[in-house]
Amino acid sequence: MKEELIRCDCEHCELKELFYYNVDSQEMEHVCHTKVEEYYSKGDVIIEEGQPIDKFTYLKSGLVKLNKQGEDGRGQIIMIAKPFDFVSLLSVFSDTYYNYSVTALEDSITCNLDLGNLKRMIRDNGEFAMSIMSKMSKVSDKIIIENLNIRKKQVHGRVAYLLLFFAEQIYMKDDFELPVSRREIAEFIGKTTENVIRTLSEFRKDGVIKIYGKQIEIIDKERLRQVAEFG
Amino acid sequence: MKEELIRCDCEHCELKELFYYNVDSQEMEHVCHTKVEEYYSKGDVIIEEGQPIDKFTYLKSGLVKLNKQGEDGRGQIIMIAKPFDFVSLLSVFSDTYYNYSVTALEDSITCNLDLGNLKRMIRDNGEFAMSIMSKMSKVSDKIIIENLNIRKKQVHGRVAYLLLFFAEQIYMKDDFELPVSRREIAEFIGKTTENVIRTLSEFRKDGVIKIYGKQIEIIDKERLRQVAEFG
DNA sequence: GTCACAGTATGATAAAAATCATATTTTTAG
DNA sequence: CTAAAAATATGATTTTTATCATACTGTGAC
Repeated sequence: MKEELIRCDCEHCELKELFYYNVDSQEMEHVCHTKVEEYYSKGDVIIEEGQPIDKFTYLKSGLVKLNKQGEDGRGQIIMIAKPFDFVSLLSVFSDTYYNYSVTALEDSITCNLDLGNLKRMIRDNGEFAMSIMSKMSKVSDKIIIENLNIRKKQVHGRVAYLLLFFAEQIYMKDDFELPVSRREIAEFIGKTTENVIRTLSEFRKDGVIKIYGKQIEIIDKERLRQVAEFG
Repeated sequence: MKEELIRCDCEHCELKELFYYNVDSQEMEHVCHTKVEEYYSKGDVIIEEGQPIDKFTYLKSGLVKLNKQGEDGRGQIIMIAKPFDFVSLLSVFSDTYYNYSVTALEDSITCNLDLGNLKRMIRDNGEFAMSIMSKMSKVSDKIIIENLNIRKKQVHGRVAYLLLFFAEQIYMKDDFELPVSRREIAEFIGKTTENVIRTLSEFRKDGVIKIYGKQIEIIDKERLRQVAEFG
């Protein structure tokens, strides 16, 4: 376990690549020796809204949601992030406190770098800065554009969109277990829980999907795509 | 005119400050000599969606909207930006083409830097990179958070919010001329034009505001604030 | 086991918003 | 200046969504 912690041997670490092309080996070595991996179970809070930002967090494996809790108990989900998406990018370089939380939707492992050190590296290395910046820009752009797209649709379209998202972007198959509750779907698409449940039931009645609790099977993908596009 | 172009004498240029603290005077001189100011009239398209990104644009004066045109003729407004907000931050460092347009809502002046040169400066100067990055992060964060906030409200709340935005953030007075059409308000808050018009009429009937065409006078600000908060 | 509780589900109803229609005013193009 | 187009305005109607009520199921705490 300890051994694993002091090396950078994760196979598909985008972060490692980003470092590799821009940072000298001594620096790299240092990062790999000081990085801390953390293990979370489904449901665990990884980052809590309002807490001070003191590290740079990268999702190594699992699935997380970025969410914001309203005073009235109603939460909002900003995005669902899979590995190879940086998760702590939004406020990291501009704020002192997180203005949203990160919660594990599945068992997850994060890789944490010391933020002070990372900032120093950015200051010392413009090439590296440029790479990080580009990545940051992509992530926030994606959130903004996705948000605009979803805003145009109504419930049916939004739910269909999310089902396709899980099938095509997360699990890469048409048969999967929903990592979120109906309520969380509602919080993500900005509609009520009842309407999400109703919509799923309608999809089932229309033969577009099959439902066994959290297990979803997409039957008529073309149809679902149409609803996601125009509904 | 030409003289003005080759100096950096704009009084409140946030960009200049950002450079000043991070970049040597020779570099600064170069930027000031190569920057190009452009003048736009209300309604002019400053940046067009789909066009290649080849410069870094900063809003010197005026007011602009960031918008995306849908195929169905229905547009969406992402944000309304005032001077001292960078306008071309979103895709600049990650994309080759703009994925949204920028349009002048009032007569505006932009200050344009050569993007290649700016990127070189970032690569050469980590401290400067860090500053730009922080600014970027703030802007996209603001868009995302604002979007989440607005999503919770219904038409009344959203329109009230926007009226207060103009009064408190843009014109700093309770009596102002709307720089946008009812339709544009609708495109910003994600509701239909008719509903925006109806809502404004209701505010008028309730004595919350006075309307003379595009001229708006806020009568009962407290009430408006309440609607913006809870409506 | 069983009790409480959260999640899922469905119906009924109310509220909100979109759509359609139509009229008037304002702006724009030529 | 004038015709056409766009913006504003309002009413009627339909559709969509939220809210309220109620029931059932599965899960975890004890």
